[in-house]
Amino acid sequence: MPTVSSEELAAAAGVNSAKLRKDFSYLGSYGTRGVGYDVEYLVYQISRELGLTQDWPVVIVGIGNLGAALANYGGFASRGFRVAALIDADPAMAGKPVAGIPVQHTDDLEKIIDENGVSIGVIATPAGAAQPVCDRLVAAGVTSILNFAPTVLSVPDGVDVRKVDLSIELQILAFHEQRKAGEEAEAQAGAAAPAERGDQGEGPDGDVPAVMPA
Amino acid sequence: MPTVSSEELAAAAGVNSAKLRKDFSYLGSYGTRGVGYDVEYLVYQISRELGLTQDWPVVIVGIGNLGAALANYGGFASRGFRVAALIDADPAMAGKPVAGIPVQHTDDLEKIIDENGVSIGVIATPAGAAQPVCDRLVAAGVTSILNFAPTVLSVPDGVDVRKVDLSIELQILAFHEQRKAGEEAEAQAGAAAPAERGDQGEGPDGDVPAVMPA
DNA sequence: ATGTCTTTGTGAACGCGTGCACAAAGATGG
DNA sequence: CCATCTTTGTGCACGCGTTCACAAAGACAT
Repeated sequence: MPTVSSEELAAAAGVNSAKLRKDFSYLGSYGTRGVGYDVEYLVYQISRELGLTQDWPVVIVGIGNLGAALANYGGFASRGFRVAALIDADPAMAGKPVAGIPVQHTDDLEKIIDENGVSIGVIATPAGAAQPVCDRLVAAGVTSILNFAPTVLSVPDGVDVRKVDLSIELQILAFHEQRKAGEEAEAQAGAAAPAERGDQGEGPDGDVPAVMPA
Repeated sequence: MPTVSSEELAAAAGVNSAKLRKDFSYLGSYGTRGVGYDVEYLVYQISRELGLTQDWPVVIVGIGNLGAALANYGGFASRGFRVAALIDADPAMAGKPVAGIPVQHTDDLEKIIDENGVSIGVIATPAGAAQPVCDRLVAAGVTSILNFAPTVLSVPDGVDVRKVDLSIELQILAFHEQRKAGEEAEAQAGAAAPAERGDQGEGPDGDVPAVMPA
């Protein structure tokens, strides 16, 4: 029986082994003292808790470049997601297959949601179309929405929305990039740095504002 | 002079006003007591600190559906990012314009990076091509990489990598979706829930494991 | 000028999550 | 069957970030 210790896993993941054990203990006591965790069983338990063992039918609305990229994305199937349907407002797209799945017209949205028992919807439409599409999804029974459109969606209570802004990650990189450049300049110029900001010493991330994601 | 108080902003953002003031104080003392913050000046200061006032030339490598979607994404320009070049390994793509920018061949990668002073690269290639592309970007002087390919990239110290996994957000939604369903079932069935897990009471997010992003 | 009123900026307290450290549990060997 | 060794599971303490609460600062009216 192949096993792993919390120590090995912690080293591999770069975290503290005690924290890892505490997190695992949430799943129950699946480890064996003096031995470690049964790999296969552990993987199964984590998968189950995360919902990876379930089948999640999803619909993607808005089959532009991004919608097509999502439809083709291989990572979905392995994580329990099944693209139940692709939906687009353009009649010219209807019937055309993308990633092996025929695109259907927005008119049939409600029917598609209902027939496939879809509870998760992905919006990859232009900004203007997002809210109306969202409303129709919710009305049809969708309770979780992944929004790629650059708009804040308003939904009734009980519906989860997650907004993905592709430029936020770039912004985080640029922020760190700027700090790299800034530190070099300060190291060189010394007195050139304005005192106004009140730097309170260094540390790897000491002066990163709290509003900035790590 | 249009102003906002920390209280108004906090209410709009759904956070504590004291925290907001403390975060702002990182930028210096730009507020006026009894009045609030000068909107225009505040926006400028935040933009500057976040690096939004700088011009960040970026290259996108791998012009498939996702690369094209990124190239067309409107949110970049408004945040200080300028797509300096699109690069693809397919010779048939070379010269073809995507989002008004002609695609260039991978052979010229180093020259493009150098001539445009690019320090941020976006990888939207298939998994297999990601690491080699990454190596070449780094060798050419790129110090920040945004990786959309489903691979963990290894880079030398001093280079930042951020990995975007489009299915992670879906997984988070599915996790919450599962919990919704689970709670309903428990509420109905009562004793049907296994005691093994040791639920320690309720609370909106009380039993969400720490490993799960909020 | 002086007083009142609003809102900032921040010291101090609180609470929560992380990490330490150890007892309990089980394997393994003699 | 007992001793020893390894690794888990967790109580406890520490540290950090959030929040409270208030003094200081400035606007504005009289």
